[in-house]
Amino acid sequence: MANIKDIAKLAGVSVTTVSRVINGIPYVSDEKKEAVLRAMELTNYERNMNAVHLIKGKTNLIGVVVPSIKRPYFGLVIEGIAEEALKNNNNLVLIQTNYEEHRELEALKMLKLKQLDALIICSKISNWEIVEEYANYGSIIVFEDARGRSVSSIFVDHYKSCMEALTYLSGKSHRKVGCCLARKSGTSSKQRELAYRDYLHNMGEPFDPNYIFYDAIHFEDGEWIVQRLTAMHNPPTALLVTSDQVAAGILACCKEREIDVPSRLAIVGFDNQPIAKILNITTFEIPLMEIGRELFLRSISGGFFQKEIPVKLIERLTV
Amino acid sequence: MANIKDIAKLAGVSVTTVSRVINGIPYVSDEKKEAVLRAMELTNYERNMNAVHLIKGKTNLIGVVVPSIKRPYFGLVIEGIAEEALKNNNNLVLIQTNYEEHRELEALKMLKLKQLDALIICSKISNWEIVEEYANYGSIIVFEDARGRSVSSIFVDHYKSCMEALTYLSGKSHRKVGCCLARKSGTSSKQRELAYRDYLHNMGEPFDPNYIFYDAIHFEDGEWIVQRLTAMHNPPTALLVTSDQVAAGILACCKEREIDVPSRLAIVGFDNQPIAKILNITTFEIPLMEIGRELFLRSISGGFFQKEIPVKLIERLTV
DNA sequence: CTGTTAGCGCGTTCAA
DNA sequence: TTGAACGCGCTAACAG
Repeated sequence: MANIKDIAKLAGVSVTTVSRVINGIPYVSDEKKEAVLRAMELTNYERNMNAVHLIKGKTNLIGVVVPSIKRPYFGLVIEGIAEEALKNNNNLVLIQTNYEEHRELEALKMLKLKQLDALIICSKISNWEIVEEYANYGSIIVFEDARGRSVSSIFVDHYKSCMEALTYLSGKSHRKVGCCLARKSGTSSKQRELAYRDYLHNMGEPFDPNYIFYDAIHFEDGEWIVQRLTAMHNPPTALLVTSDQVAAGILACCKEREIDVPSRLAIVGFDNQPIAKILNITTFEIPLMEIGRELFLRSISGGFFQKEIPVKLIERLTV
Repeated sequence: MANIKDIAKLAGVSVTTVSRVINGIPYVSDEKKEAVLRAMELTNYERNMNAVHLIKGKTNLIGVVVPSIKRPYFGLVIEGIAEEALKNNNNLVLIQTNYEEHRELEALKMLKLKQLDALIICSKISNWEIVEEYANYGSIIVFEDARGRSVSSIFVDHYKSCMEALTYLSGKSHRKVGCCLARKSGTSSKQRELAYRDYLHNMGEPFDPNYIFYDAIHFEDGEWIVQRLTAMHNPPTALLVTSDQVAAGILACCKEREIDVPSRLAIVGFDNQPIAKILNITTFEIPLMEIGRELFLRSISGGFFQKEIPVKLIERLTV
């Protein structure tokens, strides 16, 4: 593969001149420009971007840390990020963590190693202190409530939205409300569980550990949830489900078992994913793609930034 | 940020020695090693990977070209790729094409520009000739039938599997069979449509353009399909659906409208995705994650390789 | 307008 | 065991 020097020689000019025409810098005579262009054509020349990255100190690569690509929730966020990345001539390097901390650490390190210009963390695992430290080496933005920390973030207040959902359900005179959460240790889940408990407390209702379903993440988790539900002597009349995917799975299983929704079981989902629309699931909209877009934009612009995204109730037929 | 020179000075050794300890090359006295390690610790040193990439001529970055990350079909393939990439110390650069050719071209170019060590194309758009040309600049592997071309590929024979599905349906005495396909111009869809037409021809059945549904890609596409189905005076009694997502969407809509499956409408899906299991959809298994794993492995090992992946009928309750 | 020169940060002969 | 020196391919002063 020809390099810039070869082109220079072939065109009878200096490497600087070649560099100039490559980068579209003016002040090059038309003849020399022509000559360079011809030489490039002839040798099928392409720049070695690694050299450019080295000298420029940046790669136009943005790291995206997600637990799993399979989940439509993150898929939508990534979609938004990708859209904006394309417009801005950036590429994404995908880092799947499967919720293993060391993988997130590796991503952080890539930022420090200058392989990445910025890092978007869609679901943080490691401690805030660590993230804060690495933020010194490059731009980091987190899709998670980072209020009180020196890390940029775009987030939804899961405590607040959960409380809103619960209040909505109680407005529909549900007293026995269950709750499906994702991984127990997640920040969002913790916020949500706190809201759930506080709500129960406020209402003077007892907390029943059987009413809470952890690790409800995928569509197929609907199955064991409904199974557990039917095995209960005193099941909840409504379920707050923190993912439309799971809500859809639950709904599908209820149909299968002829458990009427909402009369016997009301369901409220989260995210307003396409599946929620088609299945007419009442849900709270989280504009995932838009969030993705903004995550990207803020990640490259750098600077400290925090913003809460409000959620919006979408009333449909499952409550 | 400290560089290798700084470390050398600080530790009172040469850069070569520093490089040796960084890369674990033997023949370094313990004292010097200690000194270097201490200096590295002190300055919080990390290599600049861009320099390493430049000198080594590789980046440990593999490009993954997919139309859309949202689709669980590709999500599963990527999942497999990511799993193996992690084991092999490679990272993935995600390139979403949205079926726009110029984006695929850009990915191809990145390979040539040495930003990428290899390219995995999950759904090709551009001409084979172009891909074949770029294969000179780096390792390329395609998840698509490339028999007769000089490009590596792992693929399923969609003609064959489609024919198998159709035969299965006719074995269940279905004569009026419809067919849901993805984008009309895709290679897979073309193969499938060909199988569909050939089958009809073999059976002496007429071809009814209304029996074929294009652009059936997502769960939510089930809706308009069922709508169109119910509007027909002479609807098919069975549907061959080339994606479990769509099959699930159709099934959900049928439940909603109380169209009994399989008595009034039989459905056979493709992929054996988790959703098919939970909804008890009869389908043809395509081991997407395994395919992803092998795609990755072959992409980095280089060399010409082609392999057909067989599909397997999973009988459940929708036929 | 154009070319010379000095790096970017690192790996790697080669000679000591 | 060690280090000097060269080069990966490119950009960016600086001088003309």
